[in-house]
Parts: sequence; C-alpha cells; structure tokens
Amino acid sequence: MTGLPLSPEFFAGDAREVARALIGKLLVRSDGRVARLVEVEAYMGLDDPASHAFRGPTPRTKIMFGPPGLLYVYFSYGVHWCANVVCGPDGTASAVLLRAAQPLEGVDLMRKARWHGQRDLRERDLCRGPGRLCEAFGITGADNGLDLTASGGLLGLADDGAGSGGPVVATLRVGLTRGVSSPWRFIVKGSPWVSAGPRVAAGDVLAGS
DNA sequence: CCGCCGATCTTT
DNA sequence: AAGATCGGCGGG
Repeated sequence: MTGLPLSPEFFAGDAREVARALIGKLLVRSDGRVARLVEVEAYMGLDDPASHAFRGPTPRTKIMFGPPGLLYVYFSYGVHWCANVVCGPDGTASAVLLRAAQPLEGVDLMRKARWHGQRDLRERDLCRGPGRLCEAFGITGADNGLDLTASGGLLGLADDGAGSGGPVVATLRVGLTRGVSSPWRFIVKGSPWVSAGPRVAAGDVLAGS
C-alpha cells in the first residue's frame, strides 16, 4: 500500500513548513519503487541566496516560479540529477530538495538503477543523498516539470500515515557556500538513512512534534 | 569513520 | 569559474 497522494494545497504554503511536513512521506514511482523521506531542505527563492531562483526566473528556474507540486530537476556538478518539489503560490519560487529516503519497495529496481560496478553497494546507500535518490528512482532532466500531485502519474508523493519514525530536527543545509546559516534542512534524528553532514549537531532545534 | 581528489556539464 | 554531489582511495 502506497498511501494517499499529496494535493497541490499541501505544497502551496511556506516551503520550510512543507519541508518539515514531507519528512515521513513516501516517494512513489508507478513501477513499484517506494521510499520514505528522511531528509529534505527548503530553498526560499528570491529571498534565499542559496536558491537557484535567487536572481529571478531563467530558463533553468522558470519551473520554480510556476504552481506548487511540480518537479524541479537540475544537473549537479556535471554528473548527478537532483529533484525538488516546487512550493508556495503560483508566481513565487520556493522549493524543497529531496535529499534522502529509506527504500521500502522495489529495492531490486533501485539497486539495478544505482549499480555502476561498485565493490559494495549497500541498501543504506541506495537513496542516501540527492543524486543517489534520483538515480535510484530513475529521475532525470526529462522529468522536469512533472506534476507530482497528478494521480496515476509516473512519480508522486503520498502519505501512508506512518509518520517520520522519530524526532525531526532542523539543521544547517549541506554543501552550500551562500545562505549557510539558515537551518532549513530537516532530518529524522539519528536515522541511518540520512545523508552525509552532521546527523545531529549541537544547537539543532526540534522541528514540530 | 574521516578527508582529499577527480569527474564533467550548466550557468554566470 | 563555481557549483544544492558522488565514488575511490588512503589513513585512523
């Protein structure tokens, strides 16, 4: 069972609140791949120097200025794809980066998609990091603009009611050179499925309940 | 587990 | 020229 699809309204609010609420939700692909989100980051568009949309709409970022619930995919370091969900009202440009998840179903497919001759590709590493998560789910630039709230689509986000599985904390975002001091990364505290970066650091704040 | 380095392409 | 990353390697 893959849960109830999230609606456009779910993504229409403040991206930081959406990010917090996405922890514990399911990323679902129509071929049976399912994973539970344990790590996401909010990017606040025009107000956030770390956001790709900080300098306004461009060919790359125009999707972020559109309606909430759409997929924004970008190419990172010439090597990896990374996936975001567009948030906030149509016309604004915030988004949530999907950074890590716990594989639940279709693990064999994820393993196949991720296999590049690694000596030891462990289940723990299938979706641990934004590039890995995209590879495990076969997400590429061809999927940019997909509506994640459309039922029966290739990809979606859903709620199975299970929750986060542990306390959620807000930490600093990973890998940035600008906007470094905004604590808009949300993780399940102590989860082995969370990516690199401090799992828990002094000063981290419990986020929500 | 940690740190360093190279890969390789888009955007500025 | 820098960047919302990852895998392999060497070291502790």
